[in-house]
Amino acid sequence: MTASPPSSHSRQRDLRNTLVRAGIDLLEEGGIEALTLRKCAARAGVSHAAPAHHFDGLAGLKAAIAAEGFRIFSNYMREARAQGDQSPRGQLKSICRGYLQFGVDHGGILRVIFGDRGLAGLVPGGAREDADAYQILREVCAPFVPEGTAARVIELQVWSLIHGFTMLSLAGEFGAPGGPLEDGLFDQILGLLNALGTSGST
Amino acid sequence: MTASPPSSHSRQRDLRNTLVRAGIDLLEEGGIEALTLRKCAARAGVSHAAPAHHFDGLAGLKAAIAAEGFRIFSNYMREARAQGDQSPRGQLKSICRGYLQFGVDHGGILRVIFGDRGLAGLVPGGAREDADAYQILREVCAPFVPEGTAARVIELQVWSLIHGFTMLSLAGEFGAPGGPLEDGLFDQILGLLNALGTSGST
DNA sequence: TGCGGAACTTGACGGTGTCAAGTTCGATCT
DNA sequence: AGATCGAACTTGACACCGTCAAGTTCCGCA
Repeated sequence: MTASPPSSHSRQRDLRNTLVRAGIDLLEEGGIEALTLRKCAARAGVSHAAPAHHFDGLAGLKAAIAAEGFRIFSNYMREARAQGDQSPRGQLKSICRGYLQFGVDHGGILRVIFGDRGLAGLVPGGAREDADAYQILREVCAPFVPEGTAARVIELQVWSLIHGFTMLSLAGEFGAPGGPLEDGLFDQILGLLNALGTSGST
Repeated sequence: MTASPPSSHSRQRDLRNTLVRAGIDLLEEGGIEALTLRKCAARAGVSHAAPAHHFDGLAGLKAAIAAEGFRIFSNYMREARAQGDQSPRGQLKSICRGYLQFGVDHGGILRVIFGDRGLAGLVPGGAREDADAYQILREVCAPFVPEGTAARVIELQVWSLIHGFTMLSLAGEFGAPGGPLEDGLFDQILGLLNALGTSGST
């Protein structure tokens, strides 16, 4: 896709990216149990052991997919935020809808991101790709943080609510995917956020 | 639990229960990827193919573990509810703490319950073991349902919030397990529920 | 020109789920 | 009582998986 001619390390980076893309495709076609090092290698047209030179085993591939997935995730929230009502409350609900929409569109990636290893295993020692997504949440929550309250609490209230609803949606609690967004159920759930910042801790 | 002597099918039921218990032990010792049909069989002292006569493959074993896990889950919420403050708001927060505590104590089971197949795959065609847990949530939420509002909305607001926080906790977002319950962070998050039922939908 | 090293291949190993064919043994029927 | 029938369980095989060790190829650099 790039116009640059293959330089010394181009094939290395090409294969790494190809493997990550193949992994995401596998993930979205057949769920998380269809994500396999050997199948990624086969799709990339290389031998079954080639991925070992780019990732630290299957866990490493998942970490790479999580990092790439977080970029997509951030874009979902950023674009949702830009499109809707620009009031503080409008932006808040927009990123919530973006969160759920990402889960509906890319449930497999979301499961990898919040998988067994947790966020701690993401890009070990490197730049935390989740920082960008969390920064959006932080910005949008800022207007709702009362004086004397930790911003972290408000952010976690919002995050927990939308993460929980999204995960329950993925688990099939609400019929067909996309349903909660279309039938207004999700907007009703978000009504809980109307009182954001006005609640005590007991 | 029944007083009946071992009848013709006693060994069958024994092995099935033994396998489920072995699976739960594996799960809690080594996480979800340590849960294996062959290891369950080895722990039960039977051949590697024996579990196939009691479960429909690995997915069937997970469904059985999820069903058993839901009973433990319900007990957590029921006992938490019985122990604390008996006011409506006290009961509400108690079952929330029970929910999180179950996640802290039995994260592996929770991952199986809300795993790939979702709740839909639980006890296919049989009694839904999750109905009991949801019934507790429903009862405790009832006092907070305003007139003209669907009870389902209130229940899902509470469920989403505590499920999300629990899952984020399992993903390692908040340091050591048990931390959120001890340091009061969870109680601050639950402050969002103080406004339950008073919020519009827009 | 030769060398060093990274990228990749080949082949093997143990572990996994699953299937097909046996074996065993208790319950039931005549 | 003796034959029979079926469920429970074993044995063995297969394909697939992640991973490791050794070999090969090939590019960049001294």
